[in-house]
This record gives sequence, structure tokens and C-alpha cells, in this order.
Amino acid sequence: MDVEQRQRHGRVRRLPRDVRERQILDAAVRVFSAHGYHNASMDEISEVAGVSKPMIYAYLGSKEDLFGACIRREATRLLEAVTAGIRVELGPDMQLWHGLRAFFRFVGEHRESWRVLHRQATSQGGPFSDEVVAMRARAIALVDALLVRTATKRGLDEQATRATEALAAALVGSAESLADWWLDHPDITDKMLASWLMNLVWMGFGDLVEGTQWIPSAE
Amino acid sequence: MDVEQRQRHGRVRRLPRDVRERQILDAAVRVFSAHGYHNASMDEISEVAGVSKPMIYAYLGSKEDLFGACIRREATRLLEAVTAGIRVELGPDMQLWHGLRAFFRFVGEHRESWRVLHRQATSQGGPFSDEVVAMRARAIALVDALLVRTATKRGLDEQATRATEALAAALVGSAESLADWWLDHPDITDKMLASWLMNLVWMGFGDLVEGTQWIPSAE
DNA sequence: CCTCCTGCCTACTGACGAGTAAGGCTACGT
DNA sequence: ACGTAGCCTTACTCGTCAGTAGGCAGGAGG
Repeated sequence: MDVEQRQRHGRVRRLPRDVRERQILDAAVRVFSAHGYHNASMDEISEVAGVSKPMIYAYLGSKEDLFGACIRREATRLLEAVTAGIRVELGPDMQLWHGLRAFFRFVGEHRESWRVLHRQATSQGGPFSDEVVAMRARAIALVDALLVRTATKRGLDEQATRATEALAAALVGSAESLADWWLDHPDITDKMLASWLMNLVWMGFGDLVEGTQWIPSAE
Repeated sequence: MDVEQRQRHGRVRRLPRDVRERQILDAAVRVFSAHGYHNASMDEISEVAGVSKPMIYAYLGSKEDLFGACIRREATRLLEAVTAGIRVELGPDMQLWHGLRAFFRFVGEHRESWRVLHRQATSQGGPFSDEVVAMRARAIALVDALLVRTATKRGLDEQATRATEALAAALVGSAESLADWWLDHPDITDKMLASWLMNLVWMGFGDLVEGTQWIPSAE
């Protein structure tokens, strides 16, 4: 009977709620990632999820709610991956280094998540952008904290500390942009990316051009 | 008679084509900037432009065409502003400095243009993104050329030159991100932004934290 | 064996918005 | 005076979804 129904509908039927929710979210991420928020239809998501449309509304709410849920889940995963990668006991440069590596590794392994987070979500002027803006702010705050710690550890000068938040924003943006660039140059390793960016922001062009290089102290 | 008609419709009637086209493009940029591509309706654009909808179709074509035209116009303005700001006779650091200043000045003076270019256009997976991707590629190429010139002027090492394009992408991204950050911190001057970013990418955190600073050589 | 709860579906509605048909008005050339 | 070209409008069509109404099935508890 169960088998019969699977054949009739090509679907597994009568699964517990949390399993269905995960399936739906997975499908939603894929579809949003592929077509963007507006061009993604609930019908397609339901089809990919192997579930009928009313189920989505019953479990995850409106399209906007669904999108928000996707963003929250993927952003949380990303932030967790990055924070997990950081070694707090090391110096600031090594912390940044490991954070960048974790970031690029995550993007490499979850391209769809990244597309949803970066491309789709940033753009839509709607209420969901709140979700992303908040997550992005958390990322910037993370970097900012690192910069502030670094600056205060040594004798900080007032000018520099006022700029840390802006610098953090710039750094996050450069990493995002580099991740996007990566999508068109897949033959690069995540380690190379992290290394380039590290040299750029830690050493600067000035040093770089003169041959000075930053190299991770103990791999 | 003319006055009567203005009162009746609240509109100036019977204007030459190129004037109307400009009005329509201006309105489109404002509406796209405010609501994003998908949430912007042709009806609203026509209303803001003070023109009926069929005029838009007659002059600028479909919604997609219209959006493309907006992007092209605004992106061209931006690139022209930046290239006009660059002083080719100066050293590479000063060139970057002036380029950055011109960029932030433009963004400050044309926030709506910037929103359309950066937020809306990057996101939509549609065919118009081609327009933006192309323009962004031109911007990256511009920076890349500067880096390559700088690297080859001194003794370049192979590793570094392979990375220039990526670094250019990162730099462009950081400038974009900083411009976005600026929207939430309007009490900052464009000069400060340019200076911070310049210090970040030219000197790096390493130097910055030790008190070394980059300062424009002759203002 | 009944019944009720819950997972699940088919089949709709209703709105919104892109794009168009068809024609009116005016200025200018002849 | 009379076309004719080009500016401009009102008032539609029609497709596409988001969201919903209402009902079927299968298992648990009486």
C-alpha cells in the first residue's frame, strides 16, 4: 500500500513535520538561489520539495516567511562556520586569516547558500532584507571587534578607532566580492583567495609591491 | 488653452521626444531605486514621469529594456566621473586616491543611481544583469590595469601579478560595501571614506596599527 | 469498529501588473 | 484648407502567481 502510493505519486508520504520542513527549506534554498526571490514560484518550490503547496503554507507560512527562514538558516550556518574556524588564542592576524579561510571554505562548499545570501537577499528592498542586513551587521561586528582589540592592544590613536567599523565593512565587502569573483574562476583554491586578501588588507599594496609578504606564522 | 490643459491633467503636454525620454528615465531610476526592479510597476513609473504608460513602451520598450537603459546611463555616468577624476600623470597611489575620491563623491551626489546600480542590478538573475556585470567588469579592469602597471613598474613577482585581477575585484567590492555602509552613516565625508580605504588597501592593517599612515602627497 | 486528529492533496480564487488596441488632438507643411 | 506625422490618452486583455477552501486517507485511542 505504501509502495503503491509512492508509485502513484512518486513521493514518500506521511512524514513527520520536521523532516518535511527540512525538505522544504532545502528546496527553497535551491530554487531561490537559481531564480531569485521574485522569479521563484511557490509551485516550483513545492514540486522540488516533493510536497504540495498548502503544506508549505501550513508549515513555513507565506513566501516572505519562507525566504526569511532560508536566510536565517543559511546565515547562521555561515557565521557558525566562520566563528568555529577562528582560533582565539592566536594573534589578530592569524585570527583574521583563519576566519577568512573558514569563510571561503564555506562558500566553496555551499555555493547555493551563498547565492541566496549575497545576491538575492541584499537586493530586494522588501522586509526580508532585514534578515540579511542583520546578519551582515553581525559579520561586520565580528570583524570590527577584532580590529578594535588589535588597535587597543597597541597604543591606539583616536582617528584609527573611529574608522574601524568602516574598515570592517570594507573588509567584509571585499571578501564578499572576492567570493563572487571566485564563482567565475573556479580553478583557484580557497587558500589562495584567503592568502591574497590577507596580504591586501594586512600588508597593503604598498608593501606588496615592494615584495613584502604576509605569511601565516604556524600552519 | 495650454494652461487649461495643464490644469486638467496636471501635466505639460506635447513635449519633444528626447525630453520625454529623459523624464521617463529619471522617473524610472527613482522608482527602481525605491522599490527594486520587480516591485516597481510601469504604472508607477509612468505616473512619476508625468506620462501615460504607452509612451514608455513607445519610447523605451519593455520593462526590461527600460531597466537596461537606466543601468547603462547611470553606470556610464559613474565610470565617466571616476575616470575624469584620475590624474594619469601622478603615481599609482595618487591615481587610486583620486579615483576613490571621485567614486565616493559620485555616490554621495547620486544616491539613487547608486542604489539602482549596486543593489537592484547585481541581484536579479535576469538578462539585464548582463549590463551591470559588464560595467562592473569594466570597473575591475580599470583597477586591475592600475595594479598591473604598478607591479610591472617595479620588479614584479609572478605570484603577485596572477592575483591582480582578484585583488582588483576585492578592492572594487570593498569600495562598494563602504559606499553602502555610508548610506547608514551620512555624517562622514567622502574624503574620510576615501582616506580610510586608501590606508586599508595601500598600507594594510599591519602598518595602520603600528601608526604608519598613508597621506596624499600633494593635495 | 468508530472517530478524530493530522498529514496531505486537488482544484480553485482573486489580484496585480505587463503589455496593447484604437483612437483623439495639434502643429506643421503644402 | 487639408492631410499627415507624431505626441498622447483611456480603457482594455490576459497570464501568472500567492494564497485558500474543502476534502481524502491512515493511524491511534476508545
